[in-house]
Amino acid sequence: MILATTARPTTYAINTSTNTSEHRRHILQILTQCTSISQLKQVHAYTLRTTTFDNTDTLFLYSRILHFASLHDLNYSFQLFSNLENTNSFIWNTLIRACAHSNNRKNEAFLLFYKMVTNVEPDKHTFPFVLKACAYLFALSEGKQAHGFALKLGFDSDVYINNSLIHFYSSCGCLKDARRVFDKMPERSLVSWNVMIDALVQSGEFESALRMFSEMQKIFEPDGYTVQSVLDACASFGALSLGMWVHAYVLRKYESFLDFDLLVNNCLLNMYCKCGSLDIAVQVFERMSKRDLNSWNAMILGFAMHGEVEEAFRCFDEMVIKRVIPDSITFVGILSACNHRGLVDEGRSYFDKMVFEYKIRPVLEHYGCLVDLLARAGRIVEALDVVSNMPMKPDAAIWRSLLDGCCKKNADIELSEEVARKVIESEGSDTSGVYVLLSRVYATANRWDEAGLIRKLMTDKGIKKDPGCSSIEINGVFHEFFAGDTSHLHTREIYKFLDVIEERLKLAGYVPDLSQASMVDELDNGKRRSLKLHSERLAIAYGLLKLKPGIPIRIFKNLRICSDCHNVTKLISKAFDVEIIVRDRVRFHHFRNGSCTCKDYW
DNA sequence: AAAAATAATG
Repeated sequence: MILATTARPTTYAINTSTNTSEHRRHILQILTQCTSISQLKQVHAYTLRTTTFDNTDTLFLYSRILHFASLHDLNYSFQLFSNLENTNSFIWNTLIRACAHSNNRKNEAFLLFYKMVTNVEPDKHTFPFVLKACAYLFALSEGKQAHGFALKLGFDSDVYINNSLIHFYSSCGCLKDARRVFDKMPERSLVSWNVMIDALVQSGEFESALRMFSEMQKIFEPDGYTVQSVLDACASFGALSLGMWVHAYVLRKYESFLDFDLLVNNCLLNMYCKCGSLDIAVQVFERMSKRDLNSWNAMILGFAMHGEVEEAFRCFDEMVIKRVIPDSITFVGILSACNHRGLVDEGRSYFDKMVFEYKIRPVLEHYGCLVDLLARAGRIVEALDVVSNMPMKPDAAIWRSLLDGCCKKNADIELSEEVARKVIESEGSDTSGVYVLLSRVYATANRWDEAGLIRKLMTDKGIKKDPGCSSIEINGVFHEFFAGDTSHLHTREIYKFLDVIEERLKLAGYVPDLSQASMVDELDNGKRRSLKLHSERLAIAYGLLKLKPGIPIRIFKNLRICSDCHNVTKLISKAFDVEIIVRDRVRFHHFRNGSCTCKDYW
């Protein structure tokens, strides 16, 4: 009984049916000591017995009970709510907040809001809760209605509401509306800036995000969350030098980031991994005074994406020894490590370990790794077997992995066609890659008629291949190149240098490998020429021209590197005695002295 | 009483 746990149990007996503020304060005091729903129910019963509904203060009391109840049992909150004799906005807000913060009843937040407006007038606290739920549910029209309502009530300049609006619009993919809200705000908090920067980062507008970051610094000192968003942008964009600048900034102002130590370190770790500086990432990791699961996961994923498979495994063992329990993401990292080295047996055994030892239910990502692992190792039948037995619908990426596996030599054409049909049938998928792959299947088998047919199909359907694009950072400036690009300021120099490279490579015995040239846009123009003009070649040539000897060339590419470019890059690294680090769509390649860390398996 | 807030297969 709750009374037994309080300091002065007798007080209650005397205090029965008093409506004094002291009595209410007392109940609030007991409430804060509640740890279970049964204790809470006792307080609730006691409150019902000893207080009468008379004013806002009583409602406040009930809202606290309601709030505490929602932490354990939202049904109970609803029940409590339905028994209230009258309500005010406070009570409604509490319930809406409870729904918005719940993990399974978020959709009711907006329904409650609907009901609320017919009973009482929402106040400025109502909207952040409603918008949070809308943001989570991508409920664009509902959120817009709430926005309209807020304007009608004259909350145009409320910082909290506007911040929520920015977040809501950006989560729903309406970056422009988010930006409009931000621009119109008469007053902005550090957080407003953080929300807007993060919105830009989440929408892939890295350059704008970074521009806004420098703008912000004229007004506010960045905090841990700013740094998080900015490092995230650096990681995605490959902006190593800015990332290092942020690192230096954090070290210089370390007192302001003391509370964010772990978060910032994890973000730095991730940033260095994704910007190709695995060695610095390892240093950050090793010097961390505190690590959490995320740190281990980021490190394992980092090793995996750099093809340091043994290190990834070692890291996994170490975390297990340190009694950090791996989660679903840890295994995504480990499986992708297996994937990058074609370690089918290890992959299978880690998958089983995950399911049986750690009782983690595999999700689409795990199946994606496994299918890709098998398909790339040429074990298409096994891969298909996994696909037909997995408990969820395969996504387009999984079908594409299968198809990709079919592109290997000795491809089974019938099987490939079957797979291709499935991909194209699977609605909503992005099909351009499928056509490219299928045409490659035919090309591999020298069935040029079909290959041509696919090509015609693509033209008819207006399907365009994603253009390959590579970027390189030189003195803090990013240079972007598309295949065959002639728009760069130093185009003439670059093309001249490409010839120099070619001459040198010929001396080293280079013969072009045309097998992966996609005929879709290259057959007519002569494959050889277009291979030479793949975007990464232009970027590498520019790097060789502009960077000082001894500085590694870092290239970011949006697609996977083709086998000919891979070969050429290896040769360049030897012929020009330079380290070249390429981040392609799926992983890093470190080229050094004529070989690559992917060991030619990618 | 209030907003956002790591990392994830290809």
